[in-house]
Amino acid sequence: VFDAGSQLQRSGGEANGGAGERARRGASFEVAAPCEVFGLARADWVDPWYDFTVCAPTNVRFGGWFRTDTSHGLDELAAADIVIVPACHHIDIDPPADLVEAVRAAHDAGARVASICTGAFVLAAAGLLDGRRATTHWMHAAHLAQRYPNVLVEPDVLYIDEGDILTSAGTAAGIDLCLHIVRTDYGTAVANDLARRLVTPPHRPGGQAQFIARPVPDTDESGLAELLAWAIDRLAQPLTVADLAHQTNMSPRNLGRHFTAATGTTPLQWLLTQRINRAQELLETTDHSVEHIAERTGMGTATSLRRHFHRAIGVPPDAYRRTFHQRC
DNA sequence: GCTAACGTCCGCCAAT
DNA sequence: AGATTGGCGGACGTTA
Repeated sequence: VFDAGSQLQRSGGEANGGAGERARRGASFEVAAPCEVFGLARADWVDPWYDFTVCAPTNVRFGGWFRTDTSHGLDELAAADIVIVPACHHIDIDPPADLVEAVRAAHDAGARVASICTGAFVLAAAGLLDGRRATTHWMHAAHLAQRYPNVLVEPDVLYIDEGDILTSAGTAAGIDLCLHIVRTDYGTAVANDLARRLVTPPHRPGGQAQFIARPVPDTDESGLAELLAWAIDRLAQPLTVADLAHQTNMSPRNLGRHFTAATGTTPLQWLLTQRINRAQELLETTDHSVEHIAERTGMGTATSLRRHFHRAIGVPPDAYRRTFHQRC
């Protein structure tokens, strides 16, 4: 978070391993996300909730705008159940040894260890990611893989849960990871309700691949935007890749290439995402049966809708409706 | 949950 | 010479 990294922990807190005290910009969001999810008092709602502390080695400036003011030091990490390392500047050099050691000690003591954004570099330095799947901000994924060759870096996802080790992509993906942890600990209903309070999606489909490529080409030389609009108008119909290709006068193979370059996903996956979005809308705002919604969204059968919906959103359509119908 | 048929995706390579 | 395209095949995903 600061110059070199920091941790937040449950029943411990946040610590930032500032190597020195040079103010840097950025990373304030990565600290704020766990604070919002784990740190706010929610005893009126879920009890017991997390016992949350921010730990930092010293009084460190971070984000260029804030200064930590905590009496909790890195030594407290060893007592934590969960340690969260928000982010880490200076990924070209080794993170501070005391920070790395504190994180490793916490893991050895049985804590779950999670990272947001470049916090993965601290976990990697501690050897916690060796032989494991991990992710980080897509801009730094290649660097992480190169610097720590034993880490199986996956640049396309929002977060990865390896049980006792969790890593997430850049900045806002930290929210997704924190919600995932809540989902693991307290169940989908609590996680969804919390997401509503934070006014964020309970589960974001598509991974971070969609943010790597430009969402819509600046110059739409291949007419992709037009095609997407055309397809959205016809979602209820059983569109195939061949149909889309024909619409753009491209071969299916070539459309696939342009499509991924422009949107970050494949044609079918994009169609599925659009259909599920519409299904969500219909579940929230109508009383139509799942069968009927499956037809209206082009998902075909209710079985098909239930399968894709559950996988993408994290809950079955019926449960989703119970949680979100008519409630704003 | 299983299977069989069909569709999609992607590396490869030749043609443009 | 280099970039783009389209076809092919096999692995994988989806549907019924």
